[in-house]
Amino acid sequence: VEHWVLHVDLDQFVVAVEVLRRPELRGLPVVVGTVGDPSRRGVVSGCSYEARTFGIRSGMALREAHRRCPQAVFLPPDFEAYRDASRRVMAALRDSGHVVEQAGWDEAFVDLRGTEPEHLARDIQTAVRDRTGLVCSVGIGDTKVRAKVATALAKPAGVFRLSTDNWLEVMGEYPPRRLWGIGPRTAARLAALGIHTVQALASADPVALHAEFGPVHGLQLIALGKGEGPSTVTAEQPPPRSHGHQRTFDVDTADAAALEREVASEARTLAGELALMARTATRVVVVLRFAPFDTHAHGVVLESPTVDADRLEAAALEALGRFSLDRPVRMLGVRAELAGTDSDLGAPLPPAASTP
DNA sequence: TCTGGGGTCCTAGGACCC
DNA sequence: TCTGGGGTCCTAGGACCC
Repeated sequence: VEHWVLHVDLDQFVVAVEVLRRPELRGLPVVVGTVGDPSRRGVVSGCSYEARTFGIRSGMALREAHRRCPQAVFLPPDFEAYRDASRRVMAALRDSGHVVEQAGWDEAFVDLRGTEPEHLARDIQTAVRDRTGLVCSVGIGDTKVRAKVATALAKPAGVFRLSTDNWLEVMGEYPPRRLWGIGPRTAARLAALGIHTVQALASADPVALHAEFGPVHGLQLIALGKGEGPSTVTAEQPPPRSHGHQRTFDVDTADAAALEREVASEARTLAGELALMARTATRVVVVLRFAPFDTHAHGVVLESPTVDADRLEAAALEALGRFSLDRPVRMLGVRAELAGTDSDLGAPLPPAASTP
């Protein structure tokens, strides 16, 4: 039996959800940003194809997007609406009867045993559109990497297949940056080694990559160049390992007392959220981003896993105390690392507090 | 006009132990 | 006075992704 992995990815997800409930936005440049207000600090989290023609891209500073297209419609994100749409999309996928692995709000892998994967891809596109009004693209691959990369070639609204047979033929001349897992830093390091294409990466000298990236990562990169990697689709999602919040200030602050208040209240908020999640924290990490942009973190291990607000607050303040607060701060974050759950089969639980 | 917020995973290097 | 290896655990930070 043939084994295929499908990667389903919604087209322009957040903007599509907005347009769905406000049809008058259709055809307009629409930008959904961290905050809806382009005069504040934030980035573009989604933009319509019309906005793209002005050079607006996901991840771009909101102010820059506004400069490029002042007449665009700027919207704040509506996480409830996206979560709801995401649930309906995933339900439609699961009803296909195949194993579905959610890989984000707007994307999932689908396991397919059988021939003619394009037929299932088209069926999935139709089902998702009928049940949610949203359009998706589908990549087909014999590995997850190939399926994921194929989706980019399928957009918008299409289907594309990548397998051992056509991988190098299709991808060989693209820059390695197009591969899933190669970001700007790795791409630059590869370029410094003279590796500018997927083909060059696939046939790179293992010794050279070992020297630059280490034994494990080096060989992984070559495999990535060949499109090789895992092809297992798993329905169960592992429980989250951490949970937290961060906030970028509109104006940098060097007010230590204000930062302390913020950290304390954030730690208490976290305590409430962890209780709702039925999880306990093992460690509290405070992250500060100093102006202009250097980020540092300090963590404090809790004596025993807890959701107690007083203890989380004390740990967070202790972590904050490790910083020297002598420079303006632009972002503050508090994160809890979580104890394992009973469902973590085989994963050792952290040592329990032994109270004699 | 600088660069969000939610995460995950990997690694370098120090501490400590045998 | 100088100095081996191996192993583990922990922290901070880097890199990446959506």
